[in-house]
Amino acid sequence: MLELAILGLLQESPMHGYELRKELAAKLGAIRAAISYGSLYPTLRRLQAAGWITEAAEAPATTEEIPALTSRRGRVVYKITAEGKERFAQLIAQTGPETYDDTGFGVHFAFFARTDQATRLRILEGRRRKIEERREGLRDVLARAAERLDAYTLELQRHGLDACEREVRWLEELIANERSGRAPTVPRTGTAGGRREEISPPPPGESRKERP
Amino acid sequence: MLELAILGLLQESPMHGYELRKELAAKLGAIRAAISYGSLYPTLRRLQAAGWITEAAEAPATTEEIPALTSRRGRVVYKITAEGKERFAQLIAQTGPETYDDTGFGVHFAFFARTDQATRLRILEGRRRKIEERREGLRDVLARAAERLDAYTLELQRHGLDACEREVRWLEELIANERSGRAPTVPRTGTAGGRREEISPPPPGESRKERP
DNA sequence: GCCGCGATGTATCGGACCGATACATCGCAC
DNA sequence: GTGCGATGTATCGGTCCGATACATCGCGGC
Repeated sequence: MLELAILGLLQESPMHGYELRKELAAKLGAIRAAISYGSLYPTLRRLQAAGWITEAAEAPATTEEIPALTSRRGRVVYKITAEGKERFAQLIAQTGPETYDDTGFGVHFAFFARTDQATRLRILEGRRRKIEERREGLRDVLARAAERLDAYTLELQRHGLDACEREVRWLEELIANERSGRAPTVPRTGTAGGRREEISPPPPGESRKERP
Repeated sequence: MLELAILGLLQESPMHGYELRKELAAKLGAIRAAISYGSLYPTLRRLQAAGWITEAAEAPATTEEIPALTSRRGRVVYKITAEGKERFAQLIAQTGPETYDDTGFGVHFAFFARTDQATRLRILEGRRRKIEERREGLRDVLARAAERLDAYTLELQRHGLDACEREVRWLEELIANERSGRAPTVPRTGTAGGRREEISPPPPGESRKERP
């Protein structure tokens, strides 16, 4: 998942680790807190070893040639390679079971602008199916095992069931939009969600387009 | 987290691994899918080594004394020890940052029936604070960085923001109930949540009570 | 002038947890 | 009588987290 997220972000522009973490937090803030450095740096090295990304030397040190003396490590900027772009396209299109869990779905969804419509639809429907299954599980427990559970546990299940039903409705809307070619906007009914302005309707150009 | 969940479940009755996994899935179904055996069995051994749980030999093999021959492994039933109960009480009462993330909060909440009211209140308020912070982060991104993000990413943020606002309201209700000594029941307004019957009002007896 | 301090930045280590896999037993349907 | 799904225990490699360490930079206060 981290690999996919990094490749996706670096496709937008070259970045160093710290920046990557911040951008990731902004893009996936709805899904997960923030990526840990303990995962980030090893993954960057792995991606570099595989040839998906390369170091882009920053500020070529004009006249300075002083080698040692606190060694001046400085920041390391990474950029994606052509192979990395292929890898990203492959990762984004191939769907396994992990594509539909909370994190996996979130990451895939965050890069839907670089995903073709057929894949988007497949992922949305897979996610819906998974949430429906979770919902049925919760309903079963609530209907069949309610007397075995205490009031707090029951309240937890009800809240979870609520969230499932809500997400299924959200996914239904997105799927309907997807099929009719509209922009991915779901009407807001409650108090939520700040400004309500127009979103540029045409979904961005179908994925496989080299950036000029 | 797993340690806490196991100790909590075994407090209700002795169980073997497979059963533990199923009960865990039922109790925490709203939070997480199902615990993996790759975590469960090593943790059981760790708890046993620490003396929090012991093996309770099942069916003492009436007359059979045949030792080898497929060795008859059979199921291993675990029960909690007195030290284990102390450990559980300590774990449930001590709150760190991990108490307020999704999984940690879910596990703590699932055992609220064995938690004293002061701790319950502390945990609910800590969770609320954490969700409020996440909510503010999402609002910031939506208000300040909206033009940098594509329509799909924005929709993801809005859905996340919605979920945050909803959870804060849920927590508010629970906190209010907690303060007034009512049962942990939040009124359901929408289509959600099956039957709506009375819940036995008195919260279960304050945690430290030996099962007869 | 200089000192602390928070933001920026790279990096490692131990531990928690997952997913795949293996293997054995039991009941029952065909 | 045989296959097959549920029950049951167990290990292994890999991913990711949280704590920690350390170095640089800019800025405000004294």
